[in-house]
Amino acid sequence: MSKKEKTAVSIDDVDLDILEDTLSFYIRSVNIAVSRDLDEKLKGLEVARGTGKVTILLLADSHPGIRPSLIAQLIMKDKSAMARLIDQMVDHGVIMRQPSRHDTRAQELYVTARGAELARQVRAIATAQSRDFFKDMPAGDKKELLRILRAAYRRIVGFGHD
Amino acid sequence: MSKKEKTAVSIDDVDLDILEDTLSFYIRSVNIAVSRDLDEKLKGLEVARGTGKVTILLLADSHPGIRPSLIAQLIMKDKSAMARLIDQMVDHGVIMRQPSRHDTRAQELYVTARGAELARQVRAIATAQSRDFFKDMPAGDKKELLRILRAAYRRIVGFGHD
DNA sequence: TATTGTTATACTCTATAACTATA
DNA sequence: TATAGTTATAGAGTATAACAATA
Repeated sequence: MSKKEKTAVSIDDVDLDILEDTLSFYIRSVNIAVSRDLDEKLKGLEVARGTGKVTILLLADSHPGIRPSLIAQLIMKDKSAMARLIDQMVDHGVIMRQPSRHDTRAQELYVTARGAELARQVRAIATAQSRDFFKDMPAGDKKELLRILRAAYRRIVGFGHD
Repeated sequence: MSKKEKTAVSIDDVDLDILEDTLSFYIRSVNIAVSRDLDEKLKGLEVARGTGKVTILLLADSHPGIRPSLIAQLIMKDKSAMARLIDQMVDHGVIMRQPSRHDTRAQELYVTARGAELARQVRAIATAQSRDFFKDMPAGDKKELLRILRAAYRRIVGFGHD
């Protein structure tokens, strides 16, 4: 039975038109679901809501003194978005800014004691969330997906160029 | 050379901590880039900005009379988000609402003449955007990625379950 | 002149809840 | 009582531009 040009009443009567073969559509759709689920799991913590805070926290923890401009590249935010994210996290008492001695324009980021503790919690939550969210995906597919998306991400942010 | 616990100054000195192996992180990151790029390509058109309008338009065009509640499932929005999206598109003159005769609670969506024209443009733009954005990805990976994400999407929205 | 970071604005999305009307 | 859709609100993200200070 053709599904086109028919008034769809059930989800199985629908075809997605060209979106059926459009990678961008699936990335965007899966992102909505995975981000919503992650926010749910992070609810109540200082890094919940929006993209970027988890990365800032973990990188400030594992790379003490890292610069906002470097993290901005990795999370694809501009300076203004970055400044607001850091403001929030400083207000929440999880990271600290310190002017760099080498370049007084620049800052260095450090976690607070609370930030270090939060980083531990967040590592566990983020790891579990990703595992659980994709638990119905065959293991081989999961591995492939990780490999392919990691490579795409690295190309996008200009990682490990030459 | 170890990359950990070192003040990173260049993007190549950074490792992403647990995010390195976290599928959710890559989905979210690639999504930011792909969505920004798509918005850029749709700039000036009535469906630019945010997720969902493209899908609403194409489905209203290819499934005349489709219900908002069905599209809401496919784009994972709740009723209130759906109502606002449709409002915008009605204001822009690209779709129309009509009460259903079978169930007066429900509506049917149709494209206007402008909407049908826009749907043609958007099909071309969305297809090209996805192709161009992922042009540096090996063809085999692209195919795998599409297959894997399509399956994930279908599981998430509860498509084609017996 | 380019870079690091801040601030301000206008627009939009998100989640939530309260509401109407019909099945 | 459940479903279809609307409206309102508070909090947050996005894009843009103008700004200050330093390299």
